[in-house]
Amino acid sequence: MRRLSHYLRSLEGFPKSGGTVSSEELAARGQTTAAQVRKDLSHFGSFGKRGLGYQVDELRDRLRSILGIDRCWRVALVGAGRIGLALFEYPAFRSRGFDCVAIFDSDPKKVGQVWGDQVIRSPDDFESAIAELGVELVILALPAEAAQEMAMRAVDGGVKGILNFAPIRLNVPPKVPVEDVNLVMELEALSFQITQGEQDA
Amino acid sequence: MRRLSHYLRSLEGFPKSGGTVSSEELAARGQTTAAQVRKDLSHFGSFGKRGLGYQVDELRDRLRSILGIDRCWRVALVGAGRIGLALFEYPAFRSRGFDCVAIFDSDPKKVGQVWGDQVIRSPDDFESAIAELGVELVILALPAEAAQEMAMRAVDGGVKGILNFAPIRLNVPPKVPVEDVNLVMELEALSFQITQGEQDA
DNA sequence: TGTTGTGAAGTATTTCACAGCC
DNA sequence: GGCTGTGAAATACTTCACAACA
Repeated sequence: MRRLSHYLRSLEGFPKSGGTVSSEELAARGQTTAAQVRKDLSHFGSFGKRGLGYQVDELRDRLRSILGIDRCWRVALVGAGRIGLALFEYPAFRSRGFDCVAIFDSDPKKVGQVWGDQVIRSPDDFESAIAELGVELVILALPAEAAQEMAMRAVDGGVKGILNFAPIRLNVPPKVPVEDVNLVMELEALSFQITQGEQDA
Repeated sequence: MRRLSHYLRSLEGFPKSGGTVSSEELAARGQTTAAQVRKDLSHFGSFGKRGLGYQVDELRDRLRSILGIDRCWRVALVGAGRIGLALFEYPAFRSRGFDCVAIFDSDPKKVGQVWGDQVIRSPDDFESAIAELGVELVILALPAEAAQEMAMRAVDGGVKGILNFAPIRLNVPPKVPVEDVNLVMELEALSFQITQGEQDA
């Protein structure tokens, strides 16, 4: 659920740690309604106090646990291009428990280069490498042509989820969730909203 | 509507330009159902032929027009960091009619640097610069702290939509649509799905 | 015949509203 | 008194199923 992330985010910027927060307050920060917040949270157990609200500390812990980020995830980056670099250097990833334990790129000129604490690997032994390293999440930041093959190989290597930046729909077994980030589609969504808005007016 | 982008994407990889395509075929490529495709399309007029399907060329033109990408959009990039660079060099943007006409960065060391056909500008005269250049879309690829201010200034400069990579909810007038790309949230969504899936099993 | 366009039926999601508890 | 948890009502979205028609 996307909104749970938002609630957690609001909590982080919350002044009174140790204090209490109401569904009303969470709704205001999360761009939704108080009833929605309560429904969302009650679905995972009732950890609010009637008349008081939610204990900030407990709620944060609960949300982390629900989202599965009360632990570290071992992540492999596949594709060491511009987008890969931007992601690798994005500080929020590591700080939130997403630990990049390997980088792969098929370009022989890139293999062997050092990024931070990582040496870029060849994808030759991709499946066994990620299995050995205990990689659970794979970030695909490579051209559309290569994405499907690497997705399947990642699944073969035992990966549990895929964050896909390549502009194609990946075909993987349903037990492996895929999140797509398609930059062109985001711009098209904007363009659509602007265009429709102008037509209504 | 996100699905419209998908339909257009399927069409681009379609063998028989000049031919015809059925809702069934579009559904298969778009990860949805034939009925859904027909509902989506019929909402914007009925341009299919019963017994035949949709004319590929016409459908593509219609989708482009509905999405508002049957023209060029003038885009400004705000923030010339890793993410900004990755976006700027992303070939799909320009090829799909999103034309970067200015880059801004508040770092004096970056101002004056040349990226492709662009010189990085100081954001001092941001509002007037984007107004003069006719910028319609702004891509915010900068730290969360600076994002809100630049968003407001973009609105003051007459921008029509914002693509936001900063991990905060922007507060802008409702007439200006915002699309958020939050990389951490995408990973959290994955983590959530994996965690919930394991609990169900 | 084959496939669209679309009311009607079916699901899912959101909001309401209030009993229950602190 | 104040705020949560939650059935019930309302709304939105998806699927069904079939008449209309190239």
